[in-house]
Amino acid sequence: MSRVIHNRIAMFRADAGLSRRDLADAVGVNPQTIGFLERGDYKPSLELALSIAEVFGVSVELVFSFEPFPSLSQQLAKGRE
Amino acid sequence: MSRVIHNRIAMFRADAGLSRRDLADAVGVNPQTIGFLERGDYKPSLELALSIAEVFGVSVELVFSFEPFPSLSQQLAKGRE
DNA sequence: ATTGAGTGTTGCGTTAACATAGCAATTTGC
DNA sequence: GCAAATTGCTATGTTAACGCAACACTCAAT
Repeated sequence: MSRVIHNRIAMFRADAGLSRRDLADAVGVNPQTIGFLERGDYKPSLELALSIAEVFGVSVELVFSFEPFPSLSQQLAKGRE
Repeated sequence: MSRVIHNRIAMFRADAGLSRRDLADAVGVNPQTIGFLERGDYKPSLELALSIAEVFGVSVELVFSFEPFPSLSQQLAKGRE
């Protein structure tokens, strides 16, 4: 069991106008931890993933996935906004 | 950051007619690990949570939640089946 | 009566998800 | 110009999520 997990933390964070420190404070972790997650250096615990999704007000699957996320430009071009 | 995470693994597993070994094999972990999760002895990684939800064909939030799940009898009584 | 499947639990070892500190590079505001 | 905020990266330490082995218990089937 070792699968790659893709995430859109940076995208949701930028959209919400939050810095890493802001998000880190909101979920109660170290700011570096957010950086490690965004870069894919390591995978979050379920607890942290649920907390992050909660802050953004979306489901876990919208932020984390085994499948790579399409680029924002691709997705908007499809009219799914 | 340390919140309790409730889960309905046992319920979904029973509904699917799977033993712990079956589920463990399906997601690629040790059978004891499933037992530990069901009892709440420890919380799963996001990777494991996504895999389990994938096996059951439901979203992560339907299996894992910060809020306790209502009993099955309660939920069926509400007519939400 | 006994075999096997499912489960509950304990113990020990490994690994990775965290915390924390530190420093350089870049950007933004004053 | 300088200072503060944000980010990128490295290093070290702790803790908990795992793997794995072992054993007891219950229950269904033969």
